[in-house]
Amino acid sequence: MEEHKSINFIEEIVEQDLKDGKYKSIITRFPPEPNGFLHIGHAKSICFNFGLAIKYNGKCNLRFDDTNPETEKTDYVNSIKTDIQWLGFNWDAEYYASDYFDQLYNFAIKLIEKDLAYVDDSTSEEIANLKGTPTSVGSDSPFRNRAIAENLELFKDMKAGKYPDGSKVLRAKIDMKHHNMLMRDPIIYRIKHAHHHRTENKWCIYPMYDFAHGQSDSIEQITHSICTLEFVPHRELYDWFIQQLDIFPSKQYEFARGNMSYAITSKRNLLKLVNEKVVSGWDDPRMPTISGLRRRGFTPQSIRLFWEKVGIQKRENLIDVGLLEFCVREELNKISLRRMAVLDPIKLVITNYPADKTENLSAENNPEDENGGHRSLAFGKELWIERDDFMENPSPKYFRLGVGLSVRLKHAYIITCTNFDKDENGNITAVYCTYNPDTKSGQDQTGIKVKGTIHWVDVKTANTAEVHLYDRLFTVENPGMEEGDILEYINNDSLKIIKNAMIEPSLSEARKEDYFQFVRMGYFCLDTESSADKIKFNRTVTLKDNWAKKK
RNA sequence: UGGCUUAUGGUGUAACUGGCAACACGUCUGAUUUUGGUUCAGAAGAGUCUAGGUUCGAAACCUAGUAAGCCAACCA
Repeated sequence: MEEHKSINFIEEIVEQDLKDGKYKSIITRFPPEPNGFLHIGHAKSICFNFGLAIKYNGKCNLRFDDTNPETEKTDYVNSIKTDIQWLGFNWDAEYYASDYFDQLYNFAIKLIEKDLAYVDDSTSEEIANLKGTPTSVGSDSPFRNRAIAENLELFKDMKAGKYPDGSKVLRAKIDMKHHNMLMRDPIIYRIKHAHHHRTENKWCIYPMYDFAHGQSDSIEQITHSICTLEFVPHRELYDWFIQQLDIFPSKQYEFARGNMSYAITSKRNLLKLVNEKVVSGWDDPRMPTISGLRRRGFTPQSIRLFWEKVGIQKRENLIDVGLLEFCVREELNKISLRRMAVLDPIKLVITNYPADKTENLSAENNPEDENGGHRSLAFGKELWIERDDFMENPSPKYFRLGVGLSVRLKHAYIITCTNFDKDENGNITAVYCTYNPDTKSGQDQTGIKVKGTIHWVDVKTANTAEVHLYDRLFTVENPGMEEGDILEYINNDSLKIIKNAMIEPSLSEARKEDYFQFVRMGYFCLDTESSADKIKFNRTVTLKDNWAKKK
């Protein structure tokens, strides 16, 4: 029996449309409003829209939905383009809803001429009051039956700038008693004497979303206009405009947005985190923004894999952030350069090693990559090791150092702990050991087996670096659903700064585009603010740690 | 006194459109390992929101409920 590939409901529609010859090829689009930064949720839409075009050999446009001049900026346009490209996608055409303002205006005229739109002088409160509620019908505006000629005249005067903001609107004439509130004579044009990031001061009237989005789709001959579930009620209006205007019949399909645990994606709350200085900015590595994830060290591939695994569906969801972490570990395990860094150092002294001796050891860059090559590591009498790798009173399951216990120093020798120093506060200040010269890595013939291997950095050649350890930003799984202020659920330990981590010398030459695994500690990358005299690393994610779970 | 959408292990999705629930993450064993990582072998965990019905057979179809989300911005 032939293997049945599982496709989602939208792909089913696409395949059917293609099979029926409804379209020769498909065109999708990603339609961000340039009023903020893209986040992990947008990535789902990006992956899906661009992915569909790739899979079915169609096209995908980038279209900025810039119909509200008061909130939109060219800066956002640029950040959005950067993020999409970083994710690995290329758009076929770059468009702006504002490119269509003239056509949209003419569409509005056409509607007025068909007596399907009218100018309303009511205030926004009056309009809201007459609109009714979801459970009760609305009623007609006193301006609803203006003559076509008068509407035409007034609308032209609106465009000419004869009226102040908010004094008049153009509304579609549909049905004030419609069960769908969006069909109750929706506003399609409003007056805003505002500077637009692209059309500058050409216009003082701007179309609303519902009068711009579908028509823009139609102008671009978008075959499958894919959006999130909250637009389901808009579909009826979307179709109505296209039908009344008799233009290319783009079709809207909706899927559920993806929510991730311990994260928020509402623009309002994201902005709040930035404004309240809970985070350092939109690209703070704890932010679920694309720029934040990038700075944190997530790879584009891992984000694409994540959304591929999640799939497309129509039900509410809360995806475990652990899945994203799994995806990034999976890729980083294959591509990252292994390096050694000691985050919480204590000194280890090898008592039987000559004080003036230095050896250069060979260390593989990546055991998962045969062609990964090797680097040279200096080794000497005094080393930095992790404080956690020594215990004064080790438990039987502890496979690291304690008096009488042996471990291998990664890429070097097997050592046995002999004693240690402690200060008056009970803190360990130094650990002493002896090494076995016959156990050198790669040429060990002794057959001695040890339970643990620990990482280290040579004291004489080590450099220091600042390392940022990140944890989830929120203390609750679904912060967006909690009552009250989002700030009440901030995890105060989401950032731990280590000022003086000891790093092996080769890490001083790290480049911004490198991905590292600090052996046994996790995946790291250089921070965007890192400089030659102040090296800064970000921890992307820890390694899986069975020992931590057992403890 | 409404409309629309949805409901499958802890989480996210499948089930070739009616043939007895599969995959991934997570969890738990064990093996391997110079990373308590990786890899490998295996296990537990849902009987598909509820109640009826159609059918030889229902997660799927029908009916009635229940629950959740969305809809009353001159936002998108």
